[in-house]
Amino acid sequence: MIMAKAKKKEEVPAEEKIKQAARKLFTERGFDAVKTRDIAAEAGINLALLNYYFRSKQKLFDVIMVENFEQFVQQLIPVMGDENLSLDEIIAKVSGNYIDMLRNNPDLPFFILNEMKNESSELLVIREKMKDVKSGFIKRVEKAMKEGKLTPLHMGHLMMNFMGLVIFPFVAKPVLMKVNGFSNKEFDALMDERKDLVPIWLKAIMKAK
Amino acid sequence: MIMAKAKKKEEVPAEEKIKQAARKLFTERGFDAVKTRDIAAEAGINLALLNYYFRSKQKLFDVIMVENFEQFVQQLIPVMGDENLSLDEIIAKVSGNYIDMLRNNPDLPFFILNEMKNESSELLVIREKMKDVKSGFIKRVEKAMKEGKLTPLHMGHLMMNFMGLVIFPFVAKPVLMKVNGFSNKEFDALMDERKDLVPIWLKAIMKAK
DNA sequence: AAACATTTTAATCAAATGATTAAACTTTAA
DNA sequence: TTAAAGTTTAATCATTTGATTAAAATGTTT
Repeated sequence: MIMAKAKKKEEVPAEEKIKQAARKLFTERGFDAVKTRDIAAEAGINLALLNYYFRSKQKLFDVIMVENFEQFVQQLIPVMGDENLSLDEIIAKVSGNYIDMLRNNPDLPFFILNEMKNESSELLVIREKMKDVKSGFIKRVEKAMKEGKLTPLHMGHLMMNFMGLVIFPFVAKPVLMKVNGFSNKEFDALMDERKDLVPIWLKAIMKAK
Repeated sequence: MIMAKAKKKEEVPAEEKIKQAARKLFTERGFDAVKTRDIAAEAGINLALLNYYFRSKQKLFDVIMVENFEQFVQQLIPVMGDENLSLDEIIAKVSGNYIDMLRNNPDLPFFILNEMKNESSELLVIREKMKDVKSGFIKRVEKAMKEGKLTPLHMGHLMMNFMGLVIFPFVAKPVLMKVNGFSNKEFDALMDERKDLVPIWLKAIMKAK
C-alpha cells in the first residue's frame, strides 16, 4: 500500500491538522494576534513540527490567506457571469448566497479587511480573480444605465453599496451587539431577513435619483 | 506664575506629546501593532517617560480609546435629537457631516471595529452614550412607519444600512484600492459624491418594499 | 532486518517588547 | 539659595515569541 504520509491508523496527517488549526485561529484573530504556540496547541502537535512543515509562521499564513481570499470571492464568479439570469435575479442570488456563506464564515470579512490593510502580497492573483468576476456583470449594468433603465452611477458606488449592505453587518457585529444589545440569535434572524431585503434595497438604490 | 507643568519655553508638555503620538499610532495600527517604543519615538520622548505618565501601555490606550469612541458617536447626538429638522433633513445632515468627519479621520472606523472585537471595557459608558443618540430619532421613525409613510422595518436594519453605506467604504478602502485600482484621489471624489447620494439611497431604502 | 521517511520531544537562541530603576539634569517655588 | 517637582537619560529585567537544533521514537518500504 502506497501512502505519502505515514500514520498509525486513519488519522488526519499532522500537516493538515496544522493547517486547520491555523485557518481557525488566523481567521478569528488575524496574523499578529496568533502565536505559533497557539497553533501548535490547537492542532495538538509540537511547535517544532509547524516549522518543519511550513518553514515559518508567515509561509503558513500565506497559505491560509490565499484560501480565505478565494472563499471570499470565488462564490461570486459563476453567478455574476451567468448570462441566463436577469440582473435582478443575479443580485438576488448573489446577495442570498453571500449572506449564507458569511453566516457560516462570520469572521471572514474582518480577516480580509484587516490583512489587506497591511500586506501587499498576492496582489497579482487577486486582481486577476476580480477581473473575471466583474467583466460580464458590469457591462450589463452599464448597458442598462445607458438605456435609462438604471440611474447612471460610478461602478465603485455600486460595489460599495453591495458590500456595505451585505458584508458590513458581519464586520460590525461586535459593535452592534455591544451597542444595541443584540444577542447572537437576534443577529442571526436579522441576517436571515436581509437575504430577501438587500436585493430589494439594492434595486431601489439603483433606480433612485 | 503658576504652572502645573514646568517647561523651558512654550513647548507642548511631554504628557500631551505622548498622547498625540499614541492617538496617531493606535488609531492607524491598533493596540497590538503599536509598540511603546514606536510611541516614544513618534513623540520624541524617552520610553521611560511614557510609563512615568501613564503607568502602562494599556492605560495609555484606554485614554485614546475613550476619546476615539467619543469622536465616533458624539457628532450624531445633536443632529439626531434636533426636533426642528424633518427626518429627511436629519438623514441628509448626519450623512454629510459624518462622511466629512470620516474623511478627516479615515482610520477611525476600523480602529473602533477592531478594538471592540476584543475588549469588553467601557461598556457602560458606551451603552449610555448611545441611548442618548437614539431615543428621539428612533421614536419619530417608528411613528412614521406606523403611519405608513415608511416601510416597517427592524431598527437594526436601518442602523446597519446607514453604517454600511456611510462607514463601510472607509473600512474597505484598502481592499477597494487594491482590487479596483482606485487612487486616493478617486476614492476621495467618490466619498464626496456620497455625501449627496447616501441620503437619497437611504430614503429609497426606507420606502422600498 | 535494514533503510528510509515521518513525527515527537526537549533544549536552546536571538530578538522584540513592556516595564522598572537609579541617577542626573532642569525648572519652579519657598 | 535651597528644596521640591518635573523631565531626561541610560542601563537593565523578565517575558514572550519565532525559529532552530539534535536526538530519539515510530512507522513504512525494500
